[in-house]
Amino acid sequence: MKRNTLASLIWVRITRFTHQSALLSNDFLKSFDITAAQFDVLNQIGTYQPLSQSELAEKITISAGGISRMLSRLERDGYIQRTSEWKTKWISLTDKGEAKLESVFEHQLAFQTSLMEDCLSREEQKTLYKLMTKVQRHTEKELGQ
Amino acid sequence: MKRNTLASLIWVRITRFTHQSALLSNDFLKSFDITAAQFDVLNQIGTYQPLSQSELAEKITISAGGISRMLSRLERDGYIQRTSEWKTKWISLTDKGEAKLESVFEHQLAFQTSLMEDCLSREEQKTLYKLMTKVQRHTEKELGQ
DNA sequence: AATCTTTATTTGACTAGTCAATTGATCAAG
DNA sequence: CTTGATCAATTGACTAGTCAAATAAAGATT
Repeated sequence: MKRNTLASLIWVRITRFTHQSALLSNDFLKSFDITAAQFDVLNQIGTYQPLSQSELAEKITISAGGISRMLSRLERDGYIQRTSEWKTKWISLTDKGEAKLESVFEHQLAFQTSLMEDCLSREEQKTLYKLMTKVQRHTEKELGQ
Repeated sequence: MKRNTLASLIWVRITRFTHQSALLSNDFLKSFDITAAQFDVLNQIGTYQPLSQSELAEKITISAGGISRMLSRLERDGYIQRTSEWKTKWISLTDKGEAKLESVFEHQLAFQTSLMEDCLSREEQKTLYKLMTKVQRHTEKELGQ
């Protein structure tokens, strides 16, 4: 039996990279007392607030249940608030959340950037971006039908 | 403040792809009554058995605790066995595990392959593989030091 | 033989997520 | 009004993983 294809090898590389870079990222963010997943959510809220829970879930491709739990933790830690104004429940950052995002943002950006720049040229990065965009869009489309 | 870099955009694409393709994959594997993570582990064991728990953990870049829990579930479901021969604990597939791997393998391979081939040419796949290998190797190296 | 060190594995307390069933609230008729 | 339909959010029961502390099992040292 054929043990693998080019596609499956790509798959493994991408999966391992995601997992390993998450470990690295979490380790790095530890000093800011926040996790990579939490940062991702705070960042989205910061960019699009105010927004509803389902809009947020959609943006980060997470289930309704998943976002509910994540927001409970962030609310418990005082980073976000859920205000039930009129008929919709809006999510927004608290001052504490805003400050946290502000203080972490540039470091996280620099961290991600250096990890790529350490091993890929500008041209290679452009190519990788183009290819990953293609495949991610395709997967997203598949998922939606 | 600069909101992002090319590297951070790549990051988002890769992360979203991994998450979305895992959803797709799990959905597909549902009919085989197995998850993508379990398949990954069974596949590694099938390829390298017999091997110790820590060797396996190393191969899939998972923590010792993580592999312990995963193997407990796989053992509970009858897919693997842990035999304490002489002084080392060896992991291997049971007949049921072997059969499961055998029956799922080609489908999963075809699934992964088609998702890539649907949107990338052969040349693009080669390029993507080369670039992802570079960045994954780099991340792995970072992680190890 | 008895203790000490090392290395492998497990376990407790979490985060992060899934799916499916339930609960809640708003609106559109009957 | 009340009775459903609809859509949002929560919750229960899981999987999958982390880190750190606790155990286990050998092997080496005194």
